[in-house]
Amino acid sequence: MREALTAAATHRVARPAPLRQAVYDALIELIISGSLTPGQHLVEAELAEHLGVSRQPVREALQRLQTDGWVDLRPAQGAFVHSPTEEEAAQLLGVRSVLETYSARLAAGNAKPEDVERLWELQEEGVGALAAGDVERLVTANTALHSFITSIAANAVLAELISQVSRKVRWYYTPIAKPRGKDAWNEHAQLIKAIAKGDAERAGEIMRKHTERTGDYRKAVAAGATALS
Amino acid sequence: MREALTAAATHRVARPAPLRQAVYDALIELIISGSLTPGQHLVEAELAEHLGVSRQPVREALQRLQTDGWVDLRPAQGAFVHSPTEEEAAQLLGVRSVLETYSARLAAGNAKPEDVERLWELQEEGVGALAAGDVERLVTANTALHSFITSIAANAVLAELISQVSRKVRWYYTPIAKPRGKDAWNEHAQLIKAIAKGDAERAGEIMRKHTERTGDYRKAVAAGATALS
DNA sequence: CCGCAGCATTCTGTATGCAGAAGTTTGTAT
DNA sequence: ATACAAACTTCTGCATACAGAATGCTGCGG
Repeated sequence: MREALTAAATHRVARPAPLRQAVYDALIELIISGSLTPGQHLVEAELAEHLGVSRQPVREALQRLQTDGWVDLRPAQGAFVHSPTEEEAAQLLGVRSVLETYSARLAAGNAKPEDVERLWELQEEGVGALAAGDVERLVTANTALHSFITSIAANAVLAELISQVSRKVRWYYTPIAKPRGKDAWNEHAQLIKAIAKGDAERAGEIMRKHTERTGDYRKAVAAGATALS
Repeated sequence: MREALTAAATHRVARPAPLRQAVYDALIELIISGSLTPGQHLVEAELAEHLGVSRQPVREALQRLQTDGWVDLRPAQGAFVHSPTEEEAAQLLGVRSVLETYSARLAAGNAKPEDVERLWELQEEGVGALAAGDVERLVTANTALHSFITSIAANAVLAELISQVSRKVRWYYTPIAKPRGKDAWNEHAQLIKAIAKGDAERAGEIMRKHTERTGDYRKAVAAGATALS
């Protein structure tokens, strides 16, 4: 297991990545995959043995996992896998929406012709995946499109926050993660047009509605709605 | 302080805070106060001795400081105080602006009469401090007003992000931290009126302009402008 | 049968020890 | 004098050790 961890880490960074980084990644994987369930008490010694390292790198990984919102660290009690609540999920969606809206506004102000071209390529990819019914490709394309818009926005602080928030949103909704489909990609097309025109106001407005609808949709699915539109 | 912001922590028993928390706070204080200058190499052993603890809590505090953006952690080299750039400062101001704007919108939708009453009290305090020329009181009142609005917004995720971003903004501009004065508090009054009416749209708009002006003002001061209006 | 006090166990939080990497200095040869 | 290399000096990263808190268990008394 130790070999697996170090091997997984080596291709990441030029410098030898610390063990704690590998542990951090491994634990997130375990949480996302459901091997560690919300509320579960994480005993350092057990994790250490399971991963073939000492408690030290495990502790340091847990620290980061806390500040990133994956686990709760209760003093003198240890780490517990974070239990997402409906309320918190709703709050996350709201925050993500305003951040993405800002991202779209900035992108509209910055986008160069080649950026727009790339956006259309990603749009094509998404529409293609939609037509093929390839859900995994669809999700990938959606993520790529949004994060490319963020990169056009050229605001590292914003990008970091969106990344953090989005990852948690994804986790909360993992069990019901169904892409919205056609409507969403029509909205993407409108968004790209606005960005191409440099119309920040309109780009922001479209993104705001887009993300709010995604939130509503996910809530609906959570409440029992089926299928994808 | 961070705990106080999360709703979950409110009804939790006060437990002895781990040393690493104290170290974390102490290091931020040292960074903000300028005792530790940007780019400086932080040697764990030195910090440990200076703070009277072992290297262990120091290490764990540095981990968190990294994910919160206060230090950079280079593998096998250790921690370096993060060097803020003009660009990053501008990005922070932008992000803070959209977050505060969202906060104002939410507050307008949630505010109860007693909340509005409290807001007017804080407003009085600020105006009083302004008249008395008491800068410290003015800053305190300003912070209190903004954070009370955030608490009315009742979004823990948002509150956490605003807290993080604001603290860094304060750090970047510490050397030139001069409050804007009369104009800012006129804007506050307008803002409270909008919140009282439950006019989210208007409250958001006022806050957006308010925070953008604060950013502009600070930039102007940074560029050499004097005094407070 | 239930409640509670005291003890045992378990786990965290902190300290210390140790091996290896990174940076620095010194010495040597050209 | 300069370039290069090897030893040296740090410092990090990980492992191990130990003290104290929190939880659970046991046994006694009601």
